[in-house]
Parts: sequence; structure tokens; C-alpha cells
Amino acid sequence: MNDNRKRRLEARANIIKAMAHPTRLFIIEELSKSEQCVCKLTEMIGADMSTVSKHLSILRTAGIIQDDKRGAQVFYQLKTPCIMKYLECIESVLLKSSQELYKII
Amino acid sequence: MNDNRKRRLEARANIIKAMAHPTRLFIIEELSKSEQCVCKLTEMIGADMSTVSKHLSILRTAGIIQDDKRGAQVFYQLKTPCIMKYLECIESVLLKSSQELYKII
DNA sequence: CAATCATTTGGCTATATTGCCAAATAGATA
DNA sequence: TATCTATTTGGCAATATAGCCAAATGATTG
Repeated sequence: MNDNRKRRLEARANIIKAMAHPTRLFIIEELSKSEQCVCKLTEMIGADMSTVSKHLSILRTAGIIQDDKRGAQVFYQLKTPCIMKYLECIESVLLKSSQELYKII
Repeated sequence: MNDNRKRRLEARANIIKAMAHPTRLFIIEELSKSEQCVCKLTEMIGADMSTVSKHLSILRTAGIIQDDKRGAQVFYQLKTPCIMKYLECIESVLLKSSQELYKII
């Protein structure tokens, strides 16, 4: 595996890693419906606000979401709508697994 | 966030987590071209075979690849072709980030 | 059956991630 | 300006992940 390819794969893995958490998937789903402020997301998620803030920071650093400060509040928005298409594919992996389970049972 | 949704998000996150590693992305890319045995993948990746085997096991458990034992060798195949479409989306996140970087420079 | 080849598993250490609390920052308001 | 609200940051402990080596497993061959 050459260096260029290694770098490219690492860059991709970083983005995927940013999505690899239930809370962060929740955030992506919610932001695909509409932008949200940190306080609202925190309320929906039910974790400490500092925890939610760190999840948001991970998604922002990965380039998946962007923030928009308005007064004391910070609103987050999805930056790449195709992320949702990706998640449909993930769903198809799950579907395939459950179909196989069905065959066994 | 209700229990059902939490479970669904966890299931998705597990699949995404399985992809969130450069070596495992490499494996997915290679298997999208053609099936490969563990020894060939190990040679391409340049890590210990036990390490590669563990990566393969993670992808298999997640339902992304499947194994096919033939004699002493084990061949792995991609189970869900749409995985590659997904990776195109990841690429678009990277592209967007680099475009913004370009604006700054 | 002993030896060999391909692969997996167990065990260990190093490193990364997660989530909470407390403290810091920053804008809004009294 | 003091205070309140919204958010981020630092720090810590618990847990998870990664990768190597050594050992185990399983098929093949002499």
C-alpha cells in the first residue's frame, strides 16, 4: 500500500470515525431535518451538555456539520446532505443481516 | 430519544465503526474489485497476519464481508456493494473541506 | 502420522475514546 | 457592572481499540 493511498484512506477513516457513534448519528439525523441549537440537541439526547458539545466538535472538525453563532446560542447545520444516503446503505447492511437471521430461524 | 431509536442508532453505529479504520477501508476497496484470501490481503497491507485477521473478523461480524473457506485458505468477499457508493459521499466531505481550505489560502 | 501452510485466537501493552464534573468564556440582561 | 444563560474547554477515570507475539486450530502433503 503506497503512501498516497494510505493518506487518502486515513482521511476517509477520520470522517467515518466521526460518524461512528450513536449520539453523533442522532445529531446527523436531527440536523438533516432542520438546524438545531446545542441546548435543544442536549435536551433531546439527555446527556451532559459538555458531552454533546464535544460530539458536535468532533462532527464539525470532520467537516460534516457547521456552526452558526447567533447571540448566545450556537446553531448547527448539516454540511453534506449525501451523508443521509450513506446511512441508507448502512441500513441495507442491517437488512441483509436480519434476512440471514430469518433464514436460520 | 426513545429506546427503539437508541437501539437502531447503536446498530448503525456498530456497522459504521467497523468501517472506521484505514486498513479496513483498504480491505473494503480491494474486495470491491475482487475476492481475496487472507494471505494476499496481508501481503498488500504489510501488517501481521493476525492483525489483518482481526480486522477481517470485525468486518465480518458487522455483516459487511463474508468468508468462504476453500481448503486451507479463506477467501473474503464484499457482501454489500453499496458500501462503495457510501465511500463516494465520504469523498465529497473531503472535497468540501479542501474547497474551503482553498478559499482561505 | 509428522511436518507444513493458512488462519484464528489469547494475551499483553500502548493508545484512543467516552462521559462526567468543574471551570472558563462569551453574549444578553437587569 | 453583576448576573444569568449558552456553550466550550480541561481534566480525570473507565472503557474500548490496535497491533504485535506466541500458541492453537485445521487442512494438505510427504
